[in-house]
Amino acid sequence: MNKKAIDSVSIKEMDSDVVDAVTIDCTIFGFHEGTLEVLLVQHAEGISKGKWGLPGGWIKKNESIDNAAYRLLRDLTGIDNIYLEQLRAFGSPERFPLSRVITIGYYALIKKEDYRLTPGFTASAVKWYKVKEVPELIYDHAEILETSIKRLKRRVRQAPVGFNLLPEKFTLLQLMHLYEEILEVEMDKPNFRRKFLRMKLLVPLNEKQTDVSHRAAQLYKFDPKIYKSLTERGFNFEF
Amino acid sequence: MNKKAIDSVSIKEMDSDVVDAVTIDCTIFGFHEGTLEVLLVQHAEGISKGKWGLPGGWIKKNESIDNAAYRLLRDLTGIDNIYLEQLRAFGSPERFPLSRVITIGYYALIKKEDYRLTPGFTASAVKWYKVKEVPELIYDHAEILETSIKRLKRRVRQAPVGFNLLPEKFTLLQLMHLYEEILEVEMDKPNFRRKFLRMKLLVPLNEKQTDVSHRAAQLYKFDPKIYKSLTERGFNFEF
DNA sequence: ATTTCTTATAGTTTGTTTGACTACAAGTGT
DNA sequence: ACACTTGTAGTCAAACAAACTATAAGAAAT
Repeated sequence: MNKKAIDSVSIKEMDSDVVDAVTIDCTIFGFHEGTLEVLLVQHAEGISKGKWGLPGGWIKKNESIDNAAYRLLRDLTGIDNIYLEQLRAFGSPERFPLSRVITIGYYALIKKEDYRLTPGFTASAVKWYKVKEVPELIYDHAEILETSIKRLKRRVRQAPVGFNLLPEKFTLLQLMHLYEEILEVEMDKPNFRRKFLRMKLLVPLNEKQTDVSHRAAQLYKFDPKIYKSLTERGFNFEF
Repeated sequence: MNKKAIDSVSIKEMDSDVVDAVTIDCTIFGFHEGTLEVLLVQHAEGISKGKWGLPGGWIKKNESIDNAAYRLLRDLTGIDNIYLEQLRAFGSPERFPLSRVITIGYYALIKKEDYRLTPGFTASAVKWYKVKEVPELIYDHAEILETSIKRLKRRVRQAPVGFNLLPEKFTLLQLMHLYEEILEVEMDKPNFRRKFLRMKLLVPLNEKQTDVSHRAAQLYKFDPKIYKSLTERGFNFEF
């Protein structure tokens, strides 16, 4: 084991509150009016001033990387209890221009209507962008975003994580549109309905849509127990 | 952005050859006589002297983390051109007793018979263990191994990565046993054969098994082109 | 050299799932 | 009352899966 390296770690940590060389960057997905969106921040200071990027920050000495991600999200959006999953580490030597910094990518799914966003201290602006209309991003954030999208596409077919993007009550068609948008495919209504209902994940409510100018659709919520067991055992959705 | 942190990164890197606080640990899988095995090293020095762990090491300043993983594997096993994939970062604050070290987990698949192993400079011994018989591991390596196994189980159903564990030429039954071992299930020979052949991934060779005391089975290799396209598009094997 | 054993490979059967449709129901708005 | 829109149910042929049976090809035993 490399003694020199270990020693320099110890020294470094004595005069710093953060683990220097490792950051977190997080892709936050939302779903609004049939389109998938991501949350970007405009940096207020530093070499990337004015540019857009994924929200992120440094990992503190005494927190796990997962907790660091939760903390960063809480500071940014004001809420806990978010669906959050680590993507992987990104570590090209050139990815950050000033020095060698490895970043750990995360992606989160949130029910958009639940939260009001407040720009954090390090960001001058926070804004939702449609996934297909994101501007140029700093560093390697385009790659991280790309990886997040791929992961979401994969994940959504293995576990019903899509629910984390929808409001509590939703119609089958909304759910189908979510899948269509994420997977970039077109689906057949009757078939989707049949398949999804068969797996008993949805609980029909005693409610219907309101304020629509056509026949109101049944509202559903998902059954947390079945959701949990399906998520754990790694289900397989084919659409 | 945290100025203090960036400054301390720059300073640190001037007097050190490695990115201090980040290591790599790699689960190397092999397949031998129907059982899945992992390669462990016994540490020769340091606080974990004598104990078994996953092979790993520090990331150098000018290499990407993927390249660091390839380098470590090359040093240990003497070969490039290995199937290697990042798992994720592990970063509990207590995972490493001396200081805060984040590690990035990888897992690799190798064709066992292709390589002779040589213990590297930091390890006193290198040994294959059956996955079900691994001894107690240092730090959080048990968790990393656990994650690797889960990932392998998942991955093997989405892409034909299993081939990386088999010799060039193999029989359908060997292939089936590989799946049975990894997924911990029993399968039906005729059904497995039919399913696998249907996807046109296997090329029958003009050869049969030799040295077996029963009817010799057809040998196959896999078609690299179809393998590639299947791996990229994320196929879905259900067995 | 015939039988027996083991494993390879081919086929059958039954029930389920899919994909592409059609048809009808329930509301709105004119 | 009518058209229009979206929701929901049902049909049908083709593909597929799971469980099985049957046969083929050798090697070893008698």
